[in-house]
Amino acid sequence: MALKIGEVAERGGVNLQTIRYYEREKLLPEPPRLPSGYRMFPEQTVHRVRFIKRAQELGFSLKEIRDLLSIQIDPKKECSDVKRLAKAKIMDIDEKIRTLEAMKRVLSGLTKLCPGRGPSSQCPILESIDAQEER
Amino acid sequence: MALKIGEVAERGGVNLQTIRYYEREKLLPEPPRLPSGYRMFPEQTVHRVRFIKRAQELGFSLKEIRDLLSIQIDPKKECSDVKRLAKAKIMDIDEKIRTLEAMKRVLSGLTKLCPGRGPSSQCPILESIDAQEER
DNA sequence: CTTGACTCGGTACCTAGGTATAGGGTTTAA
DNA sequence: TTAAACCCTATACCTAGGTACCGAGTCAAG
Repeated sequence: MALKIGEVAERGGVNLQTIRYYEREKLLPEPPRLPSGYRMFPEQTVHRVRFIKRAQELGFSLKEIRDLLSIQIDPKKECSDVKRLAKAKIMDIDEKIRTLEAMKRVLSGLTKLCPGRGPSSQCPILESIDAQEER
Repeated sequence: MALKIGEVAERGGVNLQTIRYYEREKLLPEPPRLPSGYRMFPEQTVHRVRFIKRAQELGFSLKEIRDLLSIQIDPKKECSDVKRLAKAKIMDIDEKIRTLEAMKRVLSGLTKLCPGRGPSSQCPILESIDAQEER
């Protein structure tokens, strides 16, 4: 029933060190130990590890994932808590997209100005980055 | 004419330590020194520092900025080299935007499913993150 | 000539999310 | 019973882009 750390790592799809790291970071509870000191994890831990990985793919930091997990575990917590975190994350993502789009607009404008030939000393892209300070 | 490090930092809008860091990282050339060891920078350095900051705002890493600077300085380099880097950066940005939009779609879908009330143990957001592993 | 502001090099520290290595002890299967 | 495979802790290292602190030397104004 109980799994050793190597098996948890393999079935969770992460490095063995990552399991210990997650334990230190309070993302996994401290497991019981054999007299030898070996950690013996419940099978559920594999589940937990994959939850963490999925949430990372959705853009949550480990700190935020700790919050999600505490909501999941605490029966007093409400669905609304989860929804609030998810909505905040969507706003974060929107903000990042807006920033990237602004960067792209500037760069696209510059590449259109650049003839793509001639000496770099007259390249409008470099000139423009240089010239910002004159504004 | 020549500036001490503190003045370069102030006029460049960065921390004094950052100037030394940029020098170590080959983003600024090693300046001449007074007999005492004090760095004496040409005024142009302030220009350079602001160029670096502007390029960072456009999403270039320090490594990429080193490339931009070497193009700018080397008279053999062509405008086309700059344009190529700028276009590659636009593609990087597009890729990041696509990733963020995919994350957003998933999260938006989940928040629509979530009623926003009831126990978190039945929250479809958490269930969905959990359930990914069954696929 | 002294005092305060500046600079020097070297080193340590920071966030975030891990990975690697060293030097030991344990388990398991042949 | 021994050798491979596993596990333990502690510590160091990695990327990226800096920031902070230390003790000592220097420069400029009054």
